[in-house]
Amino acid sequence: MTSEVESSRRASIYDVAREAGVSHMTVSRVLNDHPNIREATKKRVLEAIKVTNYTPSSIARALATQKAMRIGVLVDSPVQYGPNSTLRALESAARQHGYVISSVSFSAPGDGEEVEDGIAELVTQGIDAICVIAPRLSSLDKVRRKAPGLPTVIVQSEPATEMHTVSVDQRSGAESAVKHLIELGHTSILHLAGPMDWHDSRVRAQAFQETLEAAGLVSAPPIIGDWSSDSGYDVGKSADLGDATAIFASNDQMALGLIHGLQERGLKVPDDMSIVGFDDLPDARHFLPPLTTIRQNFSDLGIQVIELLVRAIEGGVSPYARELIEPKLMIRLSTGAPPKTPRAGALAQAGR
Amino acid sequence: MTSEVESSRRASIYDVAREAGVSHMTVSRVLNDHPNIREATKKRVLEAIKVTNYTPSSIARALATQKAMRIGVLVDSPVQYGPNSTLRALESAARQHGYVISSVSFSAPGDGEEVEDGIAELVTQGIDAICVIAPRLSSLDKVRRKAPGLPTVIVQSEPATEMHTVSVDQRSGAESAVKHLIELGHTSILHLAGPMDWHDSRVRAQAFQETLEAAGLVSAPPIIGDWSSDSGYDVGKSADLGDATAIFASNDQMALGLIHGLQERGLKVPDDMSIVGFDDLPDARHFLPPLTTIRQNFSDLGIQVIELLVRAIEGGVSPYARELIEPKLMIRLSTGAPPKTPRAGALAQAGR
DNA sequence: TTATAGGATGTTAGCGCTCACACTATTAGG
DNA sequence: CCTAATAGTGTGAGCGCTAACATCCTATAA
Repeated sequence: MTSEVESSRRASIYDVAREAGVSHMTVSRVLNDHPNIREATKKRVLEAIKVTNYTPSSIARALATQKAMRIGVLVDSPVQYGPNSTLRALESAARQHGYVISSVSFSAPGDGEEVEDGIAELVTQGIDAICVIAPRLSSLDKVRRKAPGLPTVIVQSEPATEMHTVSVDQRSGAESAVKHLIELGHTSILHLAGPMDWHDSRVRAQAFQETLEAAGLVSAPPIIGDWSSDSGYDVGKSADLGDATAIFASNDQMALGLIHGLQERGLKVPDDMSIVGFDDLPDARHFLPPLTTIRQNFSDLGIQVIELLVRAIEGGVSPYARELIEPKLMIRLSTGAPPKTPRAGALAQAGR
Repeated sequence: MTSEVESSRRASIYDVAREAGVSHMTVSRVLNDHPNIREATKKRVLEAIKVTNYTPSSIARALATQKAMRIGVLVDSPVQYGPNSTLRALESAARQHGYVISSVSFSAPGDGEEVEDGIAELVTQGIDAICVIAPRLSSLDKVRRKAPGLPTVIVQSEPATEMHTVSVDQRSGAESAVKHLIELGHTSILHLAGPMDWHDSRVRAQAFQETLEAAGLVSAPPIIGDWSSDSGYDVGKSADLGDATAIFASNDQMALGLIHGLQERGLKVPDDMSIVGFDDLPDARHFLPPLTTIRQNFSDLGIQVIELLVRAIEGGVSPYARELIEPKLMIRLSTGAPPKTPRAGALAQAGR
């Protein structure tokens, strides 16, 4: 057995072939588990692989097969808990199927070209499918226009589209949040929404309104935040809250800031004001008070996306699928019955 | 000008060449900004690129040049704020230099092979350099053994190593946290540490001890948590806290849980107990009370890592570098002067 | 004008792999 | 014992690109 060559170069399939005394093709067959390889030959090749410290080059393989075994993910705001969790889930689900992922992210509000550029970059890298986690409304059309004939799925509860869609059921989540508040006896409920160019934000806001109306309650227009706890804080501290006794915040972070701001104003949660969030951050259960919120199962989401994509890549074109994942209400201490006596001073004094 | 071919295949450099009426090599030269291309020709090629909707294949380019323009990142626990932020920072810094990143992550406690497997997978993908964000002690040796002759940097405040190292100065961070408590007048300070197989955790714990001793105070052995807010909660609720009036938690999440647990025990922060965290999560300023903590600049860290790596890839072997980034103390409301009257009952009654 | 430098382009090979096919051993069937 | 099938292996080409060299232009100088 020739000894390991002390070369800085990575061993190629030919090096292994020489070492094993076979042709490169035999090595390739062993690598790909082809049938019709004599057991003894296989063993010799495996040995040679070990000796040469060989690792197959997926680059060369991708070029030869025209399949990169790579899924491109375009993701907006990956620092946020939701997108980040989805990304992790995608990565691990993809690996199960032998795929790797490449992600391109942009957090900037958007100079308008990020989506196009991102997709172009992914295509350049060489991918077999695209997943877009672009929760902004504006992104969607761009994806549609730019989609380069690759299987594509959008992570978004888009009503109707000519693309695959996977998402957590935002409507149902928001609905159960609001229903929970109604059942506790609240009749004046406010909504702190995310930016209105985010799809999830719109759906939650709409579900909020409809659920309220279905219960015969009036719904004030939502207050608009920007997902950050800072924006929640501002609202909690100084927004005009009318006679509201409960607020449904569109994510946990804003809920956190809200509670903080409310406290500065002299309002206790849940005694004076009930708060429910959305996301169930891992830390939400240790907020003060622990936050009632809606848990989204991102791991399931990732699995569904990858399965859809892999099927589309390998199987061919299925009809456009639309998967919905059911979220779950986590009841904790930030919600309770409305206060008996309507507070008069607290809100007025806070003023503008 | 030939019209755009309605083929499902991606256009290759030859398609562009035919369209422009030049050889493929001329196209390649335009693509790579070679000098000595006539302006008119260049324009024609650019036109053809647009017409054919051509995107270069970095796979083919990688094969031809033997440079993948890809940096592999091996990352432990990417759901945690720190690692995730670092990852984002790396991605964006890499893009500045024309590189993309591939990350392989593992969150499992570790069956022992994740590091080896992860590196092997990255090598297979084809990478020019490796960055390891593996904060566990045990990982390090494995990286060392497995490192396949590629430029490698470890994100970790490792005392001495034969690899490049970039990190936030954990020691200095912990030191300023403890000093802050001492200056406030605390004399009995506890430390809630992270798992002891995490390097950062060890360094912070050690700095805690040394700073205390340097001030002539006694240091109790640290209480060990697992980074989660849950573990902080348990400690806050039922650990034996002696006569401590302040706790330095090794991350913000544990600090959050700690405050929650403390409250259940009937202890107020900062009146009865001062708390300082580590990380400065974006939400930490809205904890109740807003958390005094140590801010780490992950973006700087990412930039430094990539610059080191790119230099190593392109420049050759520089001596092993060791970059340190200075963290910053953020003073908020979770710390204050120690209570005047020593509390007797509160801690005893909490018991186990 | 003609040689000549160098600017502008084309040609060929090869990166590491797989595919399609060709070929050689083996075995089974008549 | 020979043919035919099949198991096992090898050969050549080509995936899309770039490096290196070859060739062709064009301007300038002698």
